Amino acid sequence: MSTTAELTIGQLAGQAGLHVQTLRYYEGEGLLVPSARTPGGQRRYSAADARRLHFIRHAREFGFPVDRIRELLALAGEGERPCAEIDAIARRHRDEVRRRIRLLRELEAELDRMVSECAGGRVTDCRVLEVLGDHELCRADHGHSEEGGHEASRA
Amino acid sequence: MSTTAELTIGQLAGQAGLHVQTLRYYEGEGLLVPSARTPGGQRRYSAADARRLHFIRHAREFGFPVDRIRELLALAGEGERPCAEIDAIARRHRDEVRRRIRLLRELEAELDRMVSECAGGRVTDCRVLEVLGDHELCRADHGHSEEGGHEASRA
DNA sequence: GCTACTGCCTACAGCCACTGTAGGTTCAAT
DNA sequence: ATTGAACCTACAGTGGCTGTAGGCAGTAGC
Repeated sequence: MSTTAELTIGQLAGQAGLHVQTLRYYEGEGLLVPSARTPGGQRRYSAADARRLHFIRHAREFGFPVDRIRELLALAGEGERPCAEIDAIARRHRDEVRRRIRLLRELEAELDRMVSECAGGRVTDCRVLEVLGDHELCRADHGHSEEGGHEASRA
Repeated sequence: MSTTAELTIGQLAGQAGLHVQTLRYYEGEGLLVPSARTPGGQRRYSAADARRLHFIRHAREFGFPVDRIRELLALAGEGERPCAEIDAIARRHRDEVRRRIRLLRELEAELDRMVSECAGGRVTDCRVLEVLGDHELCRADHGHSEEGGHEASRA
């Protein structure tokens, strides 16, 4: 590929729709090291760097964590090997997304029920507070399924 | 309510299925201040404290952020006022959950398509990498809908 | 060559909701 | 009086950025 490195960090960031700091963060994480620096120390990116960044950005939009993207980039460099590992990463990620959807749907149903049952009276009679205060009023046993109740909030 | 404060932090944490540090964190956040301390400085929680913690835990399981829970607790203390504000918080949260579900479903569809189209050959021909490398191959324009591409990863 | 200005540099703090660690103190039982 | 578990405070780390402070590099006009 071309070894000319002409893009500044600001130009590349603008092109990718990312912040300049994000590119520096990716560099720190080992995802994208600029192919050159000026004598004064400023980063210069080549067209190959730009393609690599677009791959990274797209993978992030797909929700792949940075660690997975690092793996994907490493595997992508070994063109002759079978792509089973890449598929496995993608499949695992899809399954994780499905799991989150499942959890969120249960949550949505509970929230919906809670909201729709509230008659709109005074706070002392509020159905929302009642449900939040008493676990028995829930249909689902959220926070006991899966590994961490923590997941529900992130998801 | 009872003003006897007999539970240690470890006992209450165990009862609620939370870590001791989490209770101290909630205290720092102003959600749950123990109603007493021993002369030696150890926290002691009353039955009212325990009820408050169970409310907090349950609200967290519902995915309410700590700031919202602080509001809910404040509103819950004003029994005579109308519960419209509480309903609004719950409804807003439900809508946010719905939004995340929508985004995740689009994501899942893309991931699924990507995975199912891969023929299982070599890395150079991998459909997964191809899609990640070229935005044009996507059906959805993720990362351009909503405010931040950042959302997709959190969700 | 000088100045002004923008954009770049490093290093570090902050976000959220915890979790984990280090180093020391208190409590209850023996 | 001594042990040992549980407690205390204070701080660092998680992920994926974002924002700030204080200074240097590069370019355009004079």
